[in-house]
Amino acid sequence: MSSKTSETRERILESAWKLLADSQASAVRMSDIAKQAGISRQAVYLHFPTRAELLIATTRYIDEVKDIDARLVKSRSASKGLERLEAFVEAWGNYIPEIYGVASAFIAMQTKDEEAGAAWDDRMSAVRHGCEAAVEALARDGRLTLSLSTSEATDLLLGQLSVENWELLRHRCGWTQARYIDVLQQTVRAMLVE
Amino acid sequence: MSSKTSETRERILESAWKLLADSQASAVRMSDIAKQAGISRQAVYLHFPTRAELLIATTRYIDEVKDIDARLVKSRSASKGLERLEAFVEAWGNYIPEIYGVASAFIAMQTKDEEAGAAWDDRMSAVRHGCEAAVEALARDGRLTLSLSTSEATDLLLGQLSVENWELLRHRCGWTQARYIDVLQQTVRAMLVE
DNA sequence: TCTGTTTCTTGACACCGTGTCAAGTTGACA
DNA sequence: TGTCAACTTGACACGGTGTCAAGAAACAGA
Repeated sequence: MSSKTSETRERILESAWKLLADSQASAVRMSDIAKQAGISRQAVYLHFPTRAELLIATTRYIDEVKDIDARLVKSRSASKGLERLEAFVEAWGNYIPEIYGVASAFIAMQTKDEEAGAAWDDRMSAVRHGCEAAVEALARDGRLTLSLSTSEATDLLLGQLSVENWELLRHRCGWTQARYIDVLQQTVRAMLVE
Repeated sequence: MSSKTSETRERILESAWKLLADSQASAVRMSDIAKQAGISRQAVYLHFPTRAELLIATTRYIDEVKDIDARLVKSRSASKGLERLEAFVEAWGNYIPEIYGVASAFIAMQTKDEEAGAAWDDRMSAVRHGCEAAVEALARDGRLTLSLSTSEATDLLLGQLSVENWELLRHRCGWTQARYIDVLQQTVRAMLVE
């Protein structure tokens, strides 16, 4: 089944991932990725028509390798709303560091590149669905704060779990990852529950 | 007293402001600003050495015209911590729409341009001081959530009041400005108080 | 009115990064 | 041996920022 991942294509994806992960800047150029992969810049274009599509493919690749779905199983199988919420915060919150490099590249491109913007929106809407499911489970248990609609609660949760907020707390404010998860669980609970 | 604002310089700032406000994209080029101001692109460079410095000057100009300081007076004069917190959320939350255009230009530049990044950080640290003051007032009243240090509470508040969060709720999720303020006051209170 | 200074214009150019194009190389497979 | 696909090399267009040099226009002061 499409083991035609072509080996070079994979090397490109690995290179993009690595460079985005540790230089973490949007300062990763096509030529940097090519150099890292040990091929010419043009060869990259033989596999990916644009920088945006390469980034998109990179996220998909990371999702596959890091198995995002498996991480969300616990959250989906929780019976009570509150458990579900906390499991979701933990799962997604611990996934952000994995994708942060490519995520920040997307965020930087968003304004310039139509296609990148759409791809990122798409991704965020997947996260939103996770938020929504948790909020609805909470509402079913009758534990959602009365002053918020489920849609509003979902929006708030999404904002709380945004990559931007993670970056603020972890990088700019120097929080540890463990503390980030702890505090976010507590915060989100205070915001949405009861 | 430097009434040498040179009239042209002011026209440039007005033009930048206007374009950033309504096209709101980072797609505002130096040539667009020049055209809007009715002068040549090079004339802009006679007043502002780089795009980054023009943006910086534009925020300062907006702050002056919209009188950010006056808006924060109510917050600063509140005697109780909770009042202060709510006044601050209202004041800053209602200021964001004024600066959103230039703010998003900064956020987009941040990654590419060193100088712009520093300027934006500087600005955010001013907001952080406001957050900190509110949190400390709360702590003085003994109403700050026990599980958070004042520094952590400040960080959380800053994230909640970020331009990115405002954009998410108002633009991507379609909230009204009034609802944004209401919900944020309530949310922040749930997060930090007691 | 002449002169000098400052401000602005015009048009050229360098630089950087993305994406395109064309011609040539290499290696595998038949 | 020939052919096809993957890759290389080197050139170029484009868009945006920032620089440079030469000249035009406005506005002083004497």
